[in-house]
Amino acid sequence: MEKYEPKRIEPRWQKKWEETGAFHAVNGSDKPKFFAMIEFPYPSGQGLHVGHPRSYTALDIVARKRRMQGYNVLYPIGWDAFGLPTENFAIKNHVHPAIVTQKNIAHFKAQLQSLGFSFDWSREINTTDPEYYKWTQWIFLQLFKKGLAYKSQTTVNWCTSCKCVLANEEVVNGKCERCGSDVVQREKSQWMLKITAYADRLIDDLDLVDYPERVKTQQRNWIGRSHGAEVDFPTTAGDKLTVYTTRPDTLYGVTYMVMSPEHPYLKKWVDKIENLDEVRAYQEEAAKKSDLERTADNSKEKTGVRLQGVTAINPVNGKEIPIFISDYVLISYGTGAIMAVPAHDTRDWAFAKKFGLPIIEVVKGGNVEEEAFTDCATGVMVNSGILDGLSVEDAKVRIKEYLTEKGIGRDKVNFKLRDWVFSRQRYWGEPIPIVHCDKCGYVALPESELPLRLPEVESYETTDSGESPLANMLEWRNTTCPCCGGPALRETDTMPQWAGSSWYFLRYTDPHNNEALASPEALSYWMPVDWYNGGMEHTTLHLLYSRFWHKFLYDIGVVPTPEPYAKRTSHGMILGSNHEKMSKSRGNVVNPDAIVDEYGADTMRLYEMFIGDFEKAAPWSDEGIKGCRRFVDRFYNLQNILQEGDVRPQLETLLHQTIKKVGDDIETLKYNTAIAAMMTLMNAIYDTGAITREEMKVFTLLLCPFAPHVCEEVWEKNHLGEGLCSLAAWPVYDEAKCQEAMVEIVVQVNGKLRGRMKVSADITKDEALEAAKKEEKVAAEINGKTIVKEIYVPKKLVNIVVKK
RNA sequence: GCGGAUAUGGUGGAAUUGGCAGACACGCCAGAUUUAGGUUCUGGUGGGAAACCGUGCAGGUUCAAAUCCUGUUAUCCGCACCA
Repeated sequence: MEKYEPKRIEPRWQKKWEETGAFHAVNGSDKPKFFAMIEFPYPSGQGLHVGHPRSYTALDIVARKRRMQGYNVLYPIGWDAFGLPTENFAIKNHVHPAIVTQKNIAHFKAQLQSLGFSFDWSREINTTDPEYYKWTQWIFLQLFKKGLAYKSQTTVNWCTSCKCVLANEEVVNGKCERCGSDVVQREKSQWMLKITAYADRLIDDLDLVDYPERVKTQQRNWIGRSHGAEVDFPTTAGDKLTVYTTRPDTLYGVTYMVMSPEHPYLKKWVDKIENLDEVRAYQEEAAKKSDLERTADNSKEKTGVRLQGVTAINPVNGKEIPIFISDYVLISYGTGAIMAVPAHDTRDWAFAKKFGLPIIEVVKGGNVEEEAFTDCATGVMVNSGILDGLSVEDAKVRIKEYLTEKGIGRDKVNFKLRDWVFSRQRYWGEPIPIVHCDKCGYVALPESELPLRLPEVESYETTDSGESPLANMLEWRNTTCPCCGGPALRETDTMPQWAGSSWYFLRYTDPHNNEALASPEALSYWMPVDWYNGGMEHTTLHLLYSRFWHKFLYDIGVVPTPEPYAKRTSHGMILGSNHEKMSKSRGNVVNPDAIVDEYGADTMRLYEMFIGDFEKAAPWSDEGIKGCRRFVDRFYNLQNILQEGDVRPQLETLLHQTIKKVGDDIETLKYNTAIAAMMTLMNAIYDTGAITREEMKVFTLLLCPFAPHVCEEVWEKNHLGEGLCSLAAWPVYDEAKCQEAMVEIVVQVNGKLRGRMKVSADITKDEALEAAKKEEKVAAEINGKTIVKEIYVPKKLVNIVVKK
């Protein structure tokens, strides 16, 4: 038998699979469907990272197993190809981003195909293809028509290097998530998407889906729903200052109020405020600070200025209290003003100590002179008029009733989630299909004019004024108003990269449809995605955005399910061999091409699955991969000891146990132990010196989803079955045959191991104990002592507890 | 500061959910094959001379704890003045 040579075997089978359309999904099949999906990659210039195949192999294994189990499987792939790195490369090298994208995709595609994934390449999609972004634009128009896309003058996060607006989610520690440059606040008119309208459902519908608990928690925390009340405080300026609080029960403990430096009332009160200079100085100071500085100051001392000339009245007890401005109160949350209860809030406590303000205890249980008492579970209300003696929870209910009754407050639910800033001042994104007419305002482009294509431009640089490169394209920009026919200007901002990835799973179901983003039949057959795997880094943003769009499409009757993904899992990162994140600067990057070249795709796939717990980060090991290559070699060499025959009795139990274990482990992402089980089986086979045809057949089928090329080769050469191994039936185990007739039982005395015995699996407790006491070491230990207790765990152990 | 996770041999990691700790690999050691290196094959490999001791650390519950409880330390990730 010739040597195992992956370079000869692998391209041959990849070609055969592609030529026969072996992995093409069928629309309108009467088989049960299974839609497996991985996050489609951004085709970067660097090519594939070894992290990509970890996720792709994992779901490839699931997809391949489902096909073998008789499902009509959709396992698609595409390109999330808009984005900044491509645009920056284009600017630097004076090439069109579309050309760069095309090149990168070709490279990525060749790399992915060399790994033998069972993607349905006939459904490949690309977010930068006008036939695709036509529908991204179409969805935007539907959002616009329903009032969920709107233009708004707001302070936005502005990246000083990208010259571009960022969503809140893209700002990390006051720096741009992509380039790491400083982010400053700027006033700009921006397209916004009203994701906040879906905040409740985005939380509540997490109950409908199978996501890891930590992912659900992350989504909930990001949306940040809190239940509380709004309370109106009359002021000496003659108006009312409204605050939001989650602790209306502590209303009697309010000793001052704090407004954000950006609060609009400060303008209204200019004539009343006596220390205006001081206030203005503080406002300027706060405005100068970037988010990063403001965050860094978080741990430092609180600052603020007391307003002279305006005070507030506590509506529940009529007490006059001072008003401060301080940057620890954010204009973007609640009402931009708070009631301060220093006794029961750590921030208010710190502020009160600094400014020498009174601290009034209204919940008994702590020492408010030492620190704020914030526990809601144990306290009892004091100094609180009508609330005295109540628990915190009861007091919350009672005070809300009281506020409503008196008309001085109301129930209120608040969210941390902000509306989604949707414009980017960039070239390489979907043009926003809106024109602005002086007479008619913002007008939607007629759907018949979609796709609105990106025009060819001279330069992709953003303008110095911070406008999109499209702003200089007057020929493109000048148009007529679809509404009145008068002169109008096109919107020159483009959509963020998140847009194309917010609905791509829908397109896979019907990727060449020109009439709709996908036909209703295709959507109702394939949706939802049955299993979606991706990285933890996308569990807040991408998941949230795509769930939002999907819910919107559900509401307007385009999609049949309220949630896009039935099940979501996450893979861990592959680290460099020094346990650090792979990066060029650390010099620990592993190139997948080199691994395929040296060991073959099957070995690469097996190693990435064997490397450790799928959901945890794992370091790459150049030594470890050799073990997987050895395993493939040894599998191939089984052909040397192949003989005719059925499953032999001495291997039957182990074989059935392995079928069970491999099948179960694939379902729970425990690929490492599935492979270990196959290694164990192989070791046992080699111990017998031979393998029978039937054993070989089962082994090849089990291994096929993991190492498909070598399995096809062995399958064909030895005529183990009809057609492709990849499409043959998945082996079925017999539960009865998984049970061993004889088992080894451990014998303990006082919990310490004293012997082992081989016994029949269905032995009774009495029989087991009797046998145990005959064991030499056991007899010695219990001799002359009183037996206090006897424990028998069937098929596992006997424990005899003795006393002197 | 808050929230989440993790901690097991020289290394990556197993342990059917409270029941033989270290499966399966890597590495290492010894031997065989080979002109040599590599490959391949066989055996060994937590510590300790032994009684025994061993799952970050200190307690506890239990006949029995890597697994449950209390406290504690370290590392990683997420959020970060959200009233």
